[in-house]
Amino acid sequence: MPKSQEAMTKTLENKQKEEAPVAPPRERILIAARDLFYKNGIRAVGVDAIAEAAATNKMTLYRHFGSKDDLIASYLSELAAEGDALWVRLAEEHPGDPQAQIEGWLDHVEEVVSSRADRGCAIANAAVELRDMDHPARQIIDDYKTRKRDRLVTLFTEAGYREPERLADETFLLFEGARISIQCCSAPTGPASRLVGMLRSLVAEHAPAN
Amino acid sequence: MPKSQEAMTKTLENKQKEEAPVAPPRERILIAARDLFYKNGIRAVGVDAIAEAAATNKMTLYRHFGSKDDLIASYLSELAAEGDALWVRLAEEHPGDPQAQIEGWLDHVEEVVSSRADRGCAIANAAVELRDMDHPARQIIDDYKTRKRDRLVTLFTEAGYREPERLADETFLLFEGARISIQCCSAPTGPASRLVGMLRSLVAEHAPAN
DNA sequence: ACATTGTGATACTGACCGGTAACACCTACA
DNA sequence: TGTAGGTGTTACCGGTCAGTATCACAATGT
Repeated sequence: MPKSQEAMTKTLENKQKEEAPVAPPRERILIAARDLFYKNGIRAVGVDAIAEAAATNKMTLYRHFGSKDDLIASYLSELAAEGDALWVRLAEEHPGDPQAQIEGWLDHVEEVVSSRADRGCAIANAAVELRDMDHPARQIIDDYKTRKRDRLVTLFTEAGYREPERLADETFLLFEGARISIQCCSAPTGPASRLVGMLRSLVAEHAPAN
Repeated sequence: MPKSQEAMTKTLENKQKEEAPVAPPRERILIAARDLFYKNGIRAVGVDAIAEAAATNKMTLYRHFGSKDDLIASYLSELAAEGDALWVRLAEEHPGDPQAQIEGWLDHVEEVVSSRADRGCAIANAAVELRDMDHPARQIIDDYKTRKRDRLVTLFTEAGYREPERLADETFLLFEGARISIQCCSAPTGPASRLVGMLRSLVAEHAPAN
């Protein structure tokens, strides 16, 4: 079908040049992978489905990512980078004010946990799906979670909280537990629904005496 | 090879009748599925591998379990039943003594969390792997986790603890968080390593004044 | 002796999936 | 004009996987 194909190409060109510029294939693939991996699971999604959702094809996918495992690693790297960016943002918004950063983080937790149809933490889910310890993504997962826990320790320490390590671990585990429980327990009324309240009072109990 | 086959059959017969009786195929299949599903993940294990590990074949597997999904459901039902049995055991060992049952449960948590090479909660992992909400196993998972949380609430209430619901949720989430974090964070020194200490002091803080 | 039942073994189907080859195209840049 | 690089398209390969068909065999009970 040379005619209709030509017409469609023209349309896409116009869109790209005049209206909404189409993102380059690599970016589109990552966006599609993100959506499908998170919603359906990493192992359940084939590369064909990702390529199709990205409005491209398998060849282009393999030109940008050497293998599906590479794509998975890139997908998780992107998620980790965005997770890290939150902490940078908090530090920039409240420089030298760890207490405000803590409150900002709690607000963020509230947002994350109250968003409906949540399938939990994509990175933790990936750890469950990728049991092979020498998978290229394992390092990314481990490093990210360790970094996150260390950031909580640092923050609580800087803010002068009592027992900062224990508080950080407790906070960390409660959050992780909530995100996994959303996938197992009746989400609206389950134990995860009380997470934010628990975190706030827990943090308050360890607040520095001033 | 009729001769060697006959010899092997004879040997198996002797074993079954005299030495160690061989479990029936259905039982062997469930044992094998348990091991492989837990170690390698549900989606990563094929029915052939399970049949081979069970010293049988695919046909026998499909005679006992109509499909792989049925086998998964049976696998999870068995795990859930064993989890429930713990609570029955605790109630029988300490009848009318919820405080002792709580301590028994904490001991059990300590055992579970300190066992090395832990791949977390098989049931929670299954929830991550089986994203399809109308999978026959979803109901089993949801019911089990909800039951477990409710049992904690009941126990803390009966034992006269303060804020039993909040305490139960916090306990529940900490445990769930620990079991997922073991798969993501450096296991020996990660936040999960402090779980039992956190649980014991948390429970102590809510203990009834007597 | 006979039928039934459960099991083992092999082979097969049909679908899917990760990955590759080959070719056409279009754009940009010289 | 021509050339090079990124992209789209189609077709294919090899492997794996869930599930089935078929036959042979052994134990049981009548």
